[in-house]
Amino acid sequence: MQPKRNTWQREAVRASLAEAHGFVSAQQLHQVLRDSGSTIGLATVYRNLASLADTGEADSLQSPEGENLFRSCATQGHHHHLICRSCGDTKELSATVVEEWTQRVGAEYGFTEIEHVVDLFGLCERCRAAGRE
Amino acid sequence: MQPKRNTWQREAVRASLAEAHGFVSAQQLHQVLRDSGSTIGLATVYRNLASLADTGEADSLQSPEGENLFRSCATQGHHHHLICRSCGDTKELSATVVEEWTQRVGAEYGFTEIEHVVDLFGLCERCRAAGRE
DNA sequence: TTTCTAAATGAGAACGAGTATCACTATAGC
DNA sequence: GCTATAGTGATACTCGTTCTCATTTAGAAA
Ligand SMILES: [Mn+2]
Ligand SMILES: [Mn+2]
Ligand SMILES: [Zn+2]
Ligand SMILES: [Zn+2]
Repeated sequence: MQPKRNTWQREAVRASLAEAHGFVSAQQLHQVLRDSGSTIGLATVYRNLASLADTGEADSLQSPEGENLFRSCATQGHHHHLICRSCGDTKELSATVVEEWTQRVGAEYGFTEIEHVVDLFGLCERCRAAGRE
Repeated sequence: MQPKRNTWQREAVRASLAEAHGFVSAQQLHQVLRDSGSTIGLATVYRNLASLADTGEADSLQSPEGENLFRSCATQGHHHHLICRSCGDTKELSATVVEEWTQRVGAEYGFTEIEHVVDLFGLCERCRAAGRE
């Protein structure tokens, strides 16, 4: 694939994603950018988030409601998440036991090219203390 | 909740779901029913699938594409799935190690009410042999 | 620096899964 | 059988996401 051009829009998405605390949707990010005076288009936010996810610069996952969420992750490579469903605060997890279990189950049933998405949603200590849900 | 009325539509959804091999979407099921001569409405299929999932008669999950899929499962209670992304063939899994890992991670980070959705998508032996993907 | 061209952009149309509406139907209790 | 009301279905609608296409612009070449 030919290298991506450096547009201020792409850089704005990158920066805004890095500033976000947890996972954010394309629409949320677009709103944040527009509120801060940017004229960036929604389609461009979608395109750049997808592109950043492709290259591994961003992680993406589906919320339980089916929305695509993105995050600029500290950890490189394959990992999982524990996400507060109230405030969005996110912990990055490695899960050797889950990786092994996946391999074992696949082998047992003769399945190959197994894709596993394991993200945990819960309520963080702070949100529980504050009575949020 | 008051008991559900027994309509032929509800029974048709139940039966069609039981006949389906793997996980199916509401739209797929509606098409199958219409193709076999039924006049059932799409909204009714959605309603009954949601209702069957509520009572635990059916399992539901999100496909990687974000579509809601349903299946009439043999196993009662909480379990997981290994699904062929080509033919939809599904194995039901119990995953003690994953349950324990979830609990452990939650406790470690002080998260509560942790919800975990662990379904594996892969390519079954038969589909691999047939060169499908 | 100027020129050139394909990649990128953005406004808005289109798409698709799912939900809401509401007049009508039919189940189940009497 | 009568009746109250849960259920149905055609259709309008919502909303996240993708497509279209005219316009802009990054970046390489001259
Ligand atoms: Mn993993
Ligand atoms: Mn489990
Ligand atoms: Zn929280
Ligand atoms: Zn298969």
